[in-house]
Amino acid sequence: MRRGKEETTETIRQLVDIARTHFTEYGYADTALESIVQAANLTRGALYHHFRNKKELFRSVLEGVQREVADKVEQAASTSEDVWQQLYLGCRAFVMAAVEERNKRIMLVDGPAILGWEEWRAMDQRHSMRLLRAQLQTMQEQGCLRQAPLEVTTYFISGGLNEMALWLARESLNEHALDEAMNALSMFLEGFKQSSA
Amino acid sequence: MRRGKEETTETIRQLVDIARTHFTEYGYADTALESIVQAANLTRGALYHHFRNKKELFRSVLEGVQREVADKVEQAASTSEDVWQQLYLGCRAFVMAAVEERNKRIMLVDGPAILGWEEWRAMDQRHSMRLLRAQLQTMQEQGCLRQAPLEVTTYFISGGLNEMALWLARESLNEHALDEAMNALSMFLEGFKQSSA
DNA sequence: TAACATACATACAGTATGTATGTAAACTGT
DNA sequence: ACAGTTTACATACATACTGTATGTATGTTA
Repeated sequence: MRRGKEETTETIRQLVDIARTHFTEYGYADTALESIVQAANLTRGALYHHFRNKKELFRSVLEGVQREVADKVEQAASTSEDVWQQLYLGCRAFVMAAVEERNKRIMLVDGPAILGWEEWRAMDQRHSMRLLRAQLQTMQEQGCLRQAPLEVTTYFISGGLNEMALWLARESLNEHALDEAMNALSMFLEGFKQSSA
Repeated sequence: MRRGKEETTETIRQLVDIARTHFTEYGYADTALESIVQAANLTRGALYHHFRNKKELFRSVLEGVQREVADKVEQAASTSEDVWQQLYLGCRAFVMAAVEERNKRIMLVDGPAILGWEEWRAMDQRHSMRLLRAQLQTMQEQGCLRQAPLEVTTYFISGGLNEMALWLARESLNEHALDEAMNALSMFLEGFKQSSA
């Protein structure tokens, strides 16, 4: 019955993976743990051996999602030397990742409600938001960003991007929407520029 | 047993009212309908007579919250003649209302997760967001707002304000935070100004 | 006042989470 | 290498909550 050490981590990976697809498709509340373990040819006993409860399983899933998204953001930003380009490219990458079906709901809709906003934000801090904050700080230190309080600014932009992504996800029928959104995005960021540089 | 017509609407009002406090305190998921009806000296039978299910009860609660918040926004904005002041005052009123314990979680955290983002947004459209959008449109038509696509802009600002409110709610220990947030807010809005007016 | 609708209560069914316990396989030290 | 321990699961059960079906008394109306 018991699998080797590698097979064990594989079991966990599989559970998280399947959970992610179910949470994506049905949402957290309407996903029965039973349906997850069935898809993995296991029983709930196995799941409860590896995770304390449903919430912790969700936490694991969300961690994975956040890591993926943050990776994309970081990678996108790193393709430029210009701080403004970096900011724009990072935001753009974030929105494009957040729009994806397998990230959107878990990360932006269910996340805060299940974990509570504080914990959700704390996790976000460790991933994408950390990058945004760091970038804004750098820019502020270089004097090319309006001297707004760093904290609030980060939250405002982050929240704005989140909603923008959700809107875009719904609107994404028309190919035009992405351009429009990115267009607007660069305009917003312009607004943060320090005129007397 | 059956109460007169007035007493009936009073029953409903009471249920929604109590539900709101419970949803506020424990969140949607951790609120048992039983505890609500107990507080109202009723049984779940009564509740299910007036509401199709738990979700619909929540919908009713949220409607009330949204109405209240939108009222405050509208009222605050109407105290000025200047469109920029109107926008600022409206946003400020929204943030201050959203921060309140009895609005915050229901409106900003649980709302999207329970009803789904689309339905939540649709409801928001009928309340606060409608005002924001209308205001932005007016300003755009007057040529004092950057010519960004109206839709995305509205979503971006709205999302930004939401997160700002949630951040502020957590930070509200220090009296300084509100000033800081409002300070930042007016700076953001500055960013949307049309320079070549 | 008889017929009906409404406002509730009661009882029950279904389903989900979580917990306690059992068991076989893999690892551990000697 | 093998006895003991731990690990990875399965099974069985307790608990809790939503939702539904049904019963009943009271108000309303023809």
